[in-house]
Amino acid sequence: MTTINDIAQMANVSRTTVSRALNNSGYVSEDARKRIMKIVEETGYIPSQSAKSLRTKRSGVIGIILPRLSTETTTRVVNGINESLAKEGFQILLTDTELDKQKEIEYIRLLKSRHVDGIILLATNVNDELLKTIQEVDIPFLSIGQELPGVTSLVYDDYHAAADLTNMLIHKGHEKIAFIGVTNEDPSVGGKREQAFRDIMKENDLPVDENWIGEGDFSIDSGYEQMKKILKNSKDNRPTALFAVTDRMAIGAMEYLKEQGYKIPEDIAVVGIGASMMSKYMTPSLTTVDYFNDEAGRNAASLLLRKLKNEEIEKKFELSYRLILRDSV
Amino acid sequence: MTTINDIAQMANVSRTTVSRALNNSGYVSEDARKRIMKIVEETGYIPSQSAKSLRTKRSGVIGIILPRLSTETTTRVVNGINESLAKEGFQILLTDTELDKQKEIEYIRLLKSRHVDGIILLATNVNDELLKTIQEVDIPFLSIGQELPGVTSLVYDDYHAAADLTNMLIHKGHEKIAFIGVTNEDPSVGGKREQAFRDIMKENDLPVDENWIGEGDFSIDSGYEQMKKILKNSKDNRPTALFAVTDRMAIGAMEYLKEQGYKIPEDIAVVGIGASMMSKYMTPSLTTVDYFNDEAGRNAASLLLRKLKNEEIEKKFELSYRLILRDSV
DNA sequence: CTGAAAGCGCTTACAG
DNA sequence: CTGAAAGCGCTTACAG
Repeated sequence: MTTINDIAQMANVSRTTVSRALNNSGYVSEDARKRIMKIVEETGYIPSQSAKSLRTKRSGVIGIILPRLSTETTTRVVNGINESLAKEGFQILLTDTELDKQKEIEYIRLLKSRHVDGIILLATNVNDELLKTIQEVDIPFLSIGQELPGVTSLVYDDYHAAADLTNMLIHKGHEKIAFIGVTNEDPSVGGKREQAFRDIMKENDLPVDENWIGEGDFSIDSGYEQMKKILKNSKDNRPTALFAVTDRMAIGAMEYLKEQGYKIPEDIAVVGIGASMMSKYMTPSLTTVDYFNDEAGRNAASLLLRKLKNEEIEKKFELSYRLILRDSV
Repeated sequence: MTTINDIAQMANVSRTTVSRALNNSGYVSEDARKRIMKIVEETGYIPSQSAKSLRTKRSGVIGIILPRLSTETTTRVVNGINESLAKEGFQILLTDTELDKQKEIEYIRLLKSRHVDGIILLATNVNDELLKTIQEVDIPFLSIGQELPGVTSLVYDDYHAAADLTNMLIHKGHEKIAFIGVTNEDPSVGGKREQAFRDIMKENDLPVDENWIGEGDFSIDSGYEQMKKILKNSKDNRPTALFAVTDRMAIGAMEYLKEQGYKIPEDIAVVGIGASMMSKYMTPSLTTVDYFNDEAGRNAASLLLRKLKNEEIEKKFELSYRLILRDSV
């Protein structure tokens, strides 16, 4: 492999000078610079990042830890992150926890060993070991979608998004609203969205029948199963609307409702959250909330880059959202 | 930062011994090993990968170059790759060309500078500069979805998949079939799928009206626009079926057809390729071809890992596919 | 079973 | 404007 020493020798200069020419740091005579560049060109020399980052302690790589690559939300966030990062010459090192909490922690440490300049975590839960590990590794860190105490966090406004959806259903005249959530270990999706739903129902003096509350696991299938369970449990007193905390679960629920011959929205209205592609093209199109994940990703990346430059930034950023009213209500 | 020297000092051994203990290489007395491990544990020591890979020339990172992160096909492939790779302790370094051919080449060189152990390319085109760069960098390389001369390639069976779809439409009685393809610069999606369509039409003595041929750009919108154009061009002699080479373009086309009040499949049957989530949940559900992208990704990764171990492997692998018949035909 | 030494390919004060 | 030298944190023959 060609190294900086080879180039130096061929150009009749020291490797110091080659380094300076390559990095535009310090003085290099026009003459030397030209000779060096010509040889770099000819040989196709590519400097070793390992050597560079061993020396400079910077790698130009940002680590990402995500719960599942295969959901649209995640993809859009990663896409946004990558857009911002690529512009500044950074690359992404990707790790996927497959929803395993322990792996979140492992990967933080692994990313440190790989000398990433910063880490962006798409967290699905908050626990002490996680927080402790983040402190320990002492790397510029950013959490997206979940508020982590002491960590710069970019969060969606889950509470108000869910509150708006609930209010909207109530204003449309619904009083019997079913709900499909996820585990409370996920404070954002599991906690806040359910809390908002319950708060708004209470504010409007509407009862929440626990038989109409389901807990899924983000998957389409679980939406299907929970809808089935809810209808089974409710006998003749059926809900007239369903609030599923993710589009995928809403879609699963709609699948079941259609199979059973229910009309959407006439018999049961359905809403989700996420603004997935599918929500737009299915029939009936799904009412949902757009979290602008791409933009969230872009913001996350540029915030992290600002941290790398030691700029002072706030600890918490709340993102905006937009209700998309469609045919399912 | 704690380094191997700190550990060595604290454990009263040389760093040679620490290295051996950490990597399970060579002899280390039980006593020394225990002392070392205890201190590693206590300090939370994490070895520097940059130093390691500078020394060993291996990084445990595989570079991926993809055309667009935001499509389902790509995501599924990456997901499959990651599954296989993570099991073996490798991580992914991600680069996204945003369909820019020049960036494909830049990223190959960039990944080399980052000392990746191998590269997987999801190519969208084949050109000489690309092939030349691949030769130059001399890194274990694998192409997926596109056959690159001289490069280990994992390809979908585009020709037969497209042929099967066309035959199926013909057997259903369709004689006037419209087609939405993409640029020929993409030999697999643009070239082979169209070639198969034309070959099968010819075999069956069916005319291909050039007014019924559209060229999109993979996007949903372009499917919509091309369908519009095709119908506009065909006046009263309308096609009775549409073959779009991707699900997304098929979905765009269906959008337009629905808007114009055409019934699918009664007025026009529609087929796509890709087996996207959406194809399953939209109404009518879309007939398509499943390329098993996850599995393709898994295969790609394990083939590459075998190459890293210097195993001899063939140059070309053809993947299987499956026709999914749904309500759109 | 253990350690001293060399070296991987860079950058960066320092001196000139 | 240029170069010699030190050093980043590891691994690996080599010698004992």
